[in-house]
Amino acid sequence: MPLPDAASPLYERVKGYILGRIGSGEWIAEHKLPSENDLVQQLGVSRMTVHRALRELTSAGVLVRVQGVGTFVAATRPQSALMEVRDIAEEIRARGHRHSSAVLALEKTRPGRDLAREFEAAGLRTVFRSLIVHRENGEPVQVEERHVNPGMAPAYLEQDFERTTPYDYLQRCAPVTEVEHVITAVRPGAEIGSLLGIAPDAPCLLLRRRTWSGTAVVTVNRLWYPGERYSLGGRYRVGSRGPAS
Amino acid sequence: MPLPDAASPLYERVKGYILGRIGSGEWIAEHKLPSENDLVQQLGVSRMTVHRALRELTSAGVLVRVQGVGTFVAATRPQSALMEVRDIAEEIRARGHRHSSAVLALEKTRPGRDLAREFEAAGLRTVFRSLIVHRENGEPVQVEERHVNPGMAPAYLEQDFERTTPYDYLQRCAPVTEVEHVITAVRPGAEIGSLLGIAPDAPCLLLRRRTWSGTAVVTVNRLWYPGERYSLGGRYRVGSRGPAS
DNA sequence: TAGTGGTCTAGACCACTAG
DNA sequence: TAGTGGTCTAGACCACTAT
Repeated sequence: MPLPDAASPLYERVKGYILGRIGSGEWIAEHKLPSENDLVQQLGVSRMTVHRALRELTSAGVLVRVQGVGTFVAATRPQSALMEVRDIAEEIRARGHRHSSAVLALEKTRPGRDLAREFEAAGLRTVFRSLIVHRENGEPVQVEERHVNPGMAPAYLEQDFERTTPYDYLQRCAPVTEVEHVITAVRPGAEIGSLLGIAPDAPCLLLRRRTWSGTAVVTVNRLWYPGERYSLGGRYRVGSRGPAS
Repeated sequence: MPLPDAASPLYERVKGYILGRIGSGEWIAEHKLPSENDLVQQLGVSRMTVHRALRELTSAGVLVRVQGVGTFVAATRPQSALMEVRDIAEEIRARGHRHSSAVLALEKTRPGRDLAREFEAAGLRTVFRSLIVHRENGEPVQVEERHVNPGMAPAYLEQDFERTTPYDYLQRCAPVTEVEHVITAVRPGAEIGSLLGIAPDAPCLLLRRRTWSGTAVVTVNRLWYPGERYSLGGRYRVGSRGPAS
């Protein structure tokens, strides 16, 4: 049976099957996939289901489809430095500076409906929450509020996050395979402002980040940066999308 | 006949129908759409087709769906793709909204030393400069100050940037091969603030972007976004592959 | 319980591409 | 002409939400 039994929708399992072949190196860039009808036979699902899986992987840039010809594994694109998830402690040390942090909260809590939706898990009962201030040479540069899926990181609350970092621990339990970032400019308000040592109405970068490991959301985070002391950036090559002839 | 006859697929026409209602203001944020079955009746198409249209608009952020409750127009906070250089006019139209712009300056000027350094061309004598405000449904969402290397885009000053966009013209003369982004949060100050219709001390995203075509710097830009009305973001697969979804 | 969206199937017709 | 992907339908069952 090629498709593992799981509670996820069939088309997601078909996607997983294909991503697995690609991830294992069995299907490399330019490889021609079996036709929809072949996959229908091999996987024992309907053509609409196969088609949906292939369509979604195509719009995600994983596959390239050409009518009348076939479906192919897309050529890879370069990855941007800006969107990388890096350990802030490492980043600071890489600048030759001293990193320190203070753990202000580390607890179990109940997610509201919005948070449960962000975790893509409506029935989620509890989440872990941490609130940490990171300092560079003693100066606050980031307030990090994390919500963590307890199923993915059961020992989260037992960690000492003044010695290690959430990034470090989570990367061991549930390596990140996908990231979503949304950046806005906000006023930090009194609470976050005082943690960052800036005025409550000073401009402030708010980075919302969700990370996935496989198909499960591992963390939902909010990171505040003092706007005038910090910036996010990167330089990268623009890749050509689509079929590499 | 609610769906105009067209050569595009039915589900695209259903999407167009819905985007039209939203664009015209008939359905505003939070508005509850007719149920799938109602739309099946009204539009005379099958439920799978309606469902596909609604699903794609949901993944595009236009709609929000809650199982057992209904489908709603999303409270859109316009969002730009962070790592891709996209035409803002196209981005806005893709959300089913109306794009308009005002050209406040379009001129030849002498670069200062810093600007010449950013162009990586110390001897640069003149640069083109444009200052444009972009609006989404009449509301300012971006102030775009561009400096353009005249050697790469000689007819820049003759373009009508209320009909086309700098992106569009430049992409034809000098396709972007490399990009650098730096994002900070700032106070816009009186001038930019008034162009964006926000207070001079309201939080504001400043995106500095340089683009290359081959080894030459084509543009050095500063883009201001009203922090509370706009965000930058994206979702990416980690590793060797490009953006997800 | 009734109504919503989420998924899945079997079968159909079409447009496109290659040999 | 045979094979591919693109679309569309009618009907079904399910999970979830509100009342």
